[in-house]
Amino acid sequence: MTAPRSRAEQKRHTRALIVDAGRRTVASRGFSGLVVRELAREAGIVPTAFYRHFDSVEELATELAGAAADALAALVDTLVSIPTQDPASDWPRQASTQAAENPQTWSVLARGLVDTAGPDHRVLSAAVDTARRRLGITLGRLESLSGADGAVVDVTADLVVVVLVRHLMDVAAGQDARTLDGECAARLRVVLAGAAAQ
Amino acid sequence: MTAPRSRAEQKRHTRALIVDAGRRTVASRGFSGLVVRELAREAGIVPTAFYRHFDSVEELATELAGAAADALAALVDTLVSIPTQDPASDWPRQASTQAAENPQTWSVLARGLVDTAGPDHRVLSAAVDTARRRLGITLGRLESLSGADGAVVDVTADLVVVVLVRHLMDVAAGQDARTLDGECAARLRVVLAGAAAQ
DNA sequence: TGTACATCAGTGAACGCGCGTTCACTGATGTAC
DNA sequence: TGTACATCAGTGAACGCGCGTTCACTGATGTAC
Repeated sequence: MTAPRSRAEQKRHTRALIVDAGRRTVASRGFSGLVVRELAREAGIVPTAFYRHFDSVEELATELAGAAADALAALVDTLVSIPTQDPASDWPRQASTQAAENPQTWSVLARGLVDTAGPDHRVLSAAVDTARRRLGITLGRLESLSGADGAVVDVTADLVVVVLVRHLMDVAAGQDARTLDGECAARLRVVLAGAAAQ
Repeated sequence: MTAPRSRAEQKRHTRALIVDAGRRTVASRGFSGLVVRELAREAGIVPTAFYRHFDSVEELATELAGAAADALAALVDTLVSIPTQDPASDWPRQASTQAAENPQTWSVLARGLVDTAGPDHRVLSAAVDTARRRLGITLGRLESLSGADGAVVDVTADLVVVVLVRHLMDVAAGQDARTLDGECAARLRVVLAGAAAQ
């Protein structure tokens, strides 16, 4: 049944299983919930084999944080590359579509953002800063914000990122994506109308 | 030097030291960072004496979560009892004043909200729901929102709570309160202007 | 193609450590008379 | 006020457990000739 695999393929596969288990763990219990014996069990290996793939638990944590930062950057890539005059209508669905692909990633992001003492907090908050800046540029180019002050655009970008990150987490939590898209859109509409009115 | 204390007074004092240490711990490392030996050391007692005050670590966690929920309710009490037509100007300073009194409490709130698997998550998310509902009523009475749809007011209340909780955490993190009040006010202004414009 | 050797993902026993919690204790504080 | 007893916050030794990590190993896969 199972196709023969090269040693390298097999190793990559096992490693992916560990990373996957780690993502689920961080999503549900935070970075401090990462436990070698449990990760190993979920990946179908013996605990000590974990160390064939990572030097330590912390190295796995760093990889998970990095992946979450990358996922956010990829989402922003998508959002800014789609031309729109109405982000409130277009962005929520884009976000929930990407969130459905790898749900736990966004909980990892949220965990890392709140855990300010964690070693990976900086990576994630830097990722959010970058997202804010990039979305700010896109928002500043909207017709509706053409007359808006730069400071107002910054505040708007900040609110938009907060609303989007929360949307990603809600979708990751497994509720109906359509309903959540609507709620996210309603929040974005208030924020963008406020920006246009200032 | 130290005044003589009754046994009851002394016990209350020690208990308060434990709770205080617990708040600091949860604020910096989350609920899973609560460690009996460390709490005891900070309270100046031997680890086993912890159990003269709490049946278990989890009981302390529950008390901390309850206190955070109460603190949020008390803040909302303050906000809704001060008549204002311009919450964006008045609320941030009220919030930061209360945040300065017991800073770690708000980090406890944030930790408990994100830790969806924790046993105390429900208490805290219920507290936020209540805050949202109560602030929604107050917002609905503003002149600027007199023509607004009920759904829009709900969305606005939601955004206002998010902005306020974040403000509380930022102040708790120790940055300059005046600056943060300004940023919070700017965010609220965008949100409230958006609500009025819908 | 066949053989001899190298590699290395996964194994299993073991380590030292910090955890939450129990228990019998002590001695200062509180109470009854 | 003085004495005899009760209470109970804090003590110190000890428990069983799960943790991250090490180490020498095995045997299938990969490589050189």
